[in-house]
Amino acid sequence: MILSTKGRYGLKMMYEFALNYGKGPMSLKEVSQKQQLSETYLEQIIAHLRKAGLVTSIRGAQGGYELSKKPEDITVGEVIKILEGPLAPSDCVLDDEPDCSRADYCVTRVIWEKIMDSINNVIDSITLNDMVNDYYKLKQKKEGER
Amino acid sequence: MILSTKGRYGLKMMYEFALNYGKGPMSLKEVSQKQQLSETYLEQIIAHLRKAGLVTSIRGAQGGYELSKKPEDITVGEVIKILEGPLAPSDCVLDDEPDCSRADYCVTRVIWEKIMDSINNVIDSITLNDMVNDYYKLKQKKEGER
DNA sequence: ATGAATTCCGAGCTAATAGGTAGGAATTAA
DNA sequence: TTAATTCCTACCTATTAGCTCGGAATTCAT
Repeated sequence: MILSTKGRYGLKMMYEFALNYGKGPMSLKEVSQKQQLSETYLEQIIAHLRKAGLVTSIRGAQGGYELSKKPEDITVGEVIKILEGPLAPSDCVLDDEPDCSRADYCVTRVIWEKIMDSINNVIDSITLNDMVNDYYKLKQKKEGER
Repeated sequence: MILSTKGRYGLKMMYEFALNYGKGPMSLKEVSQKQQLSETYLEQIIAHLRKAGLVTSIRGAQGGYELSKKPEDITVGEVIKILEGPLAPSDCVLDDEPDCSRADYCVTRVIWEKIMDSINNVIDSITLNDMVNDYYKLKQKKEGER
């Protein structure tokens, strides 16, 4: 029960774009250097985010990517769900699932639903802008310690 | 980001033992029939729960398993963590992880921690007895509808 | 116009994991 | 003694994770 690198790297990448928001496009080369991640792998990942409309690409030299909305209008949940699919602990709690109606009235299902709700509650309430603010707070604190 | 069958089947099995609590040992054959799961696979799963001390085995004919504690003293979290390991969305938030101290002060880590806490909060607060009670409630409701 | 920097696309590759099965030894109630 | 059960170890197969690679298309800077 771990998030795959797709979701984790994808979020780190989106965070970089959020830090860079309003300063023009940022290339994957830059992101890969800052976050120490494989550039070609990031290519795969961002394709999904682009198709979902979260980032806009600028092709050619000096090109790159930028957020297509303001950082405060993009939640961590959006990003993760695009890359990982819905974060359900069991398939049976997904909308498209027909029915798992078993003789025991499936009491475990109730639990999967609670877990899913609590996860969604967390990730849907955090925006990319919150992450940026966290970063500045952390930075300030570290500098204060010196 | 889905729980494996080990955790899901394991919990269903423990739920059956909880339903049967105080009525002597229950065999895996019975569990596999009630829950429609492979008996040999359940064998694999219960070995972990036995070694962790959650169930006691009675060998030989008419043998089986029973909970070694009262259903209200076993949480869903205990069961799942034994079978799945800690439910962290990323390795970097585990205790035994050395450090992932990166130059950006890792703001994603904060998020993984929040997710983990919210999941633990749910599963550690539900006991096997709660599941049994849920079942009886559901059953009563269904019967009332007839 | 040319070259360098980029995105875009599809295929392929390897190691690990999930989700089991199979065979047989040990134990015990009837 | 036999049937039912737990226990143990090994094995198997399909899928997925986590990438890499090659090259086409696009665009900026010179």
